Amino acid sequence: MQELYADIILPIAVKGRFTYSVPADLVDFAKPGVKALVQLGNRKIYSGIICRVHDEKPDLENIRQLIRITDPEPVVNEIQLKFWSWISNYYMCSEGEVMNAAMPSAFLPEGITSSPVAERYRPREESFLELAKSFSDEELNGLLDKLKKAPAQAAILNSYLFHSGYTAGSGIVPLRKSLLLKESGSASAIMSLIGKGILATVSLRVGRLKEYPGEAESLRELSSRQAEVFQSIRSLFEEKDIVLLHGITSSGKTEIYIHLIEEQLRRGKQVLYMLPEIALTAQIILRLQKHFGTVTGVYHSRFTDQEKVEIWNKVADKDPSSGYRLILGVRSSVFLPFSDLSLVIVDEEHDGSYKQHDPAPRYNARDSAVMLAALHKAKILLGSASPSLESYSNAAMGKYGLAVLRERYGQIRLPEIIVANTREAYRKKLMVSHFTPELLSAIDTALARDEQIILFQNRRGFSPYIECPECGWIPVCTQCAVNLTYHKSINRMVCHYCGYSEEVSRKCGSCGSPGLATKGFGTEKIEDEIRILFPSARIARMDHDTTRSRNAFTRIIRAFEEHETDILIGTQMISKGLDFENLTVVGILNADNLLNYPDFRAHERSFQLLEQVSGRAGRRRKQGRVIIQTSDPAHRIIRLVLRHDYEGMYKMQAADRLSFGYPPFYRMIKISLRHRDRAELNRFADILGSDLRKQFGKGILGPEFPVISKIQLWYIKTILIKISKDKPLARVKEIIAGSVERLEKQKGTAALRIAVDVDPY
DNA sequence: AGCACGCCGACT
DNA sequence: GTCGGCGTGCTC
Repeated sequence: MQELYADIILPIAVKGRFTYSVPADLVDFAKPGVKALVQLGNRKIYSGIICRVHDEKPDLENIRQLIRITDPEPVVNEIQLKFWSWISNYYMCSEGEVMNAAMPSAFLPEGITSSPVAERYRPREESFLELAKSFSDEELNGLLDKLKKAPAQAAILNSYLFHSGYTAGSGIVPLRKSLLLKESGSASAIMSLIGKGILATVSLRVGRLKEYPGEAESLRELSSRQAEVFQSIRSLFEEKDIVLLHGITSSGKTEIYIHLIEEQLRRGKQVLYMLPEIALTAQIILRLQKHFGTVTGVYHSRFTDQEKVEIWNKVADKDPSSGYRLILGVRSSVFLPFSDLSLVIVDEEHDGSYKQHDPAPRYNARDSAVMLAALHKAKILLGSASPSLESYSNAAMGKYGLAVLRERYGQIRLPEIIVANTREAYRKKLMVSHFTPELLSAIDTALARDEQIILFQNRRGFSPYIECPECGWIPVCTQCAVNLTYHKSINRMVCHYCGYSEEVSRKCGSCGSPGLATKGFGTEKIEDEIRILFPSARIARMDHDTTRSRNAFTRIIRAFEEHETDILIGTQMISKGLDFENLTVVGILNADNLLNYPDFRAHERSFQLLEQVSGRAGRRRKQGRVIIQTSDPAHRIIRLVLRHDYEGMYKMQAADRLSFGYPPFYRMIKISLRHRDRAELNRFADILGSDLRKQFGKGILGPEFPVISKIQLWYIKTILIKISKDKPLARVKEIIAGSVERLEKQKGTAALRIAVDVDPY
């Protein structure tokens, strides 16, 4: 008989697959997607996933045999395997790295000889109580009679009978022990009942996932404009697999999504609805769960690993009464084991958090979802109020269908945008700390009307740095090339890149003079000042520091929704998709640091952010107000935001990108090199730079130090490769991989870390 | 990733 | 003399 071989993906960062021979007794079980134990090297035993079974003998001396197949059923389906392989090719990483990102770690194949690794998945078990045997009504009355002297026991028995519906003829039903305990108290009474042979304990498997208890709410009717767009999306889908929905904020995109989802679920298909971050999910989850009930699953990084495994299983479960048909998830949800996907929706498609920066796979979940949809022969809808230039240009070129929703839903009016000139206000001495008169009066008015306010400042902490007024000395991180941010609440200076913190310096570290000054401002300082300026207002802050715990997000958002807070101060995370009934004023404290950010996407991002933040203001009949504080009111981006002129922004940016050779017209690949030794880093970076220059000529930028040139004692240099879109991408990547490999072969490169980032964001 | 092998300095 | 430091290369 022909010898069979299995290619295995191992959970390690090594390129390529390893091929093992399949022993005769495992031939029936070796199929793609199953977990198998193999030996790699002299002592290490790994569990990996079989991705291909074939009869091509590899050209190697010794080929080991598979040791064992641990799960006879595939844990990963064939579409997933194809998807992993695509990601690893496109984003230039190993399939093992993709596997690591794709599977919850409690589920991941593990090296069994390695020391304690992530906890394995275990179903949760809970104690239940049930009647020890069937009792007739008379027997039960007798029992209750006897228990007259033991009221605690009687109470428990009664509450069991009540909740189980036993007397109504339901038969013996197990009930949670915790429920009976909570209701009638005593654990010892329960023990007595068990001792008397009346109750018995059973241990049952329970799910960790919350189910939405309510019943499905019926669909809301679409407005005529929404219905038009809904129809236009459907007809675009007849010709194109990808459609971009450009719908301004509050135009009711979600309602259209709901109708599209509904249609697919009715056909018995699966739908993936992606959103950028969890801050967003709380409100949308609730809304979608109201429509779709228990078939709806949620996936994001704040679930425990054990919960993630249960979600994974429910996505794989094809039974519509127990499995998930609709998944609301963040970036990593593209990796769930869909089997019957017919529609993917990527909401806020322009959002940068779809891109994973570190570690590999450095994938963009929006672009990967396009591939995922193609593999499933599914349709994909990208939605945004201000689409990425990438997607919009694809639509402009006819690659994607384009649907546009220009009106806000109902009677909601676009907010009034006020640009407050900070430079002038400083000159005229009208600034009150960091607030212009325009912003202060808007806050005042809103508070007087019992309306709510959001203040946006893109920096956390109290002040971004501290400076000696005498000599200009600034405390910096010991491990990174970064100023330390002063955090007043913990009274320490913190590095935002590595987390290092130290006590606040009392005097200058260079000239010794006392009285260091705090410079610039972050959310903490704004909170402080607002408390002084508006002492009776109820204030909350939402940023990285206040949302560490699992439920902090939800708590802060709920408090604001229920109007337990008047003013919410926050970073980026408050800009995303949250809807608040009573919010009428949005203040952007400093648009300058958005506009002047050193990145070719800074202007696009500023526009998106300003549009998005503005979209939060004004619901229903109240017109909202947005106050943008800037020292440069004539800035072209500010002028475009004033007119909500997305097309204008697109044209202007597209022209810039085209002439400077940036995406979406050119492709970008970023290589970053890290080394503990600055000189060595320079040396190797130059070698790689000139090697690449030989192949790509002018398309190479750098090597140069990025804005943050050292993180955690590692010096960083980056090389940017800009490639014309008509060059064959596969060939380009081969050349890059070749250059990197050649460099890695050189002496001394073991201490050099190289990361390739395709389509950096 | 992890492990063996090999080449250099500092110890019973 | 050997022990062990890390840098290098290989694993089906």
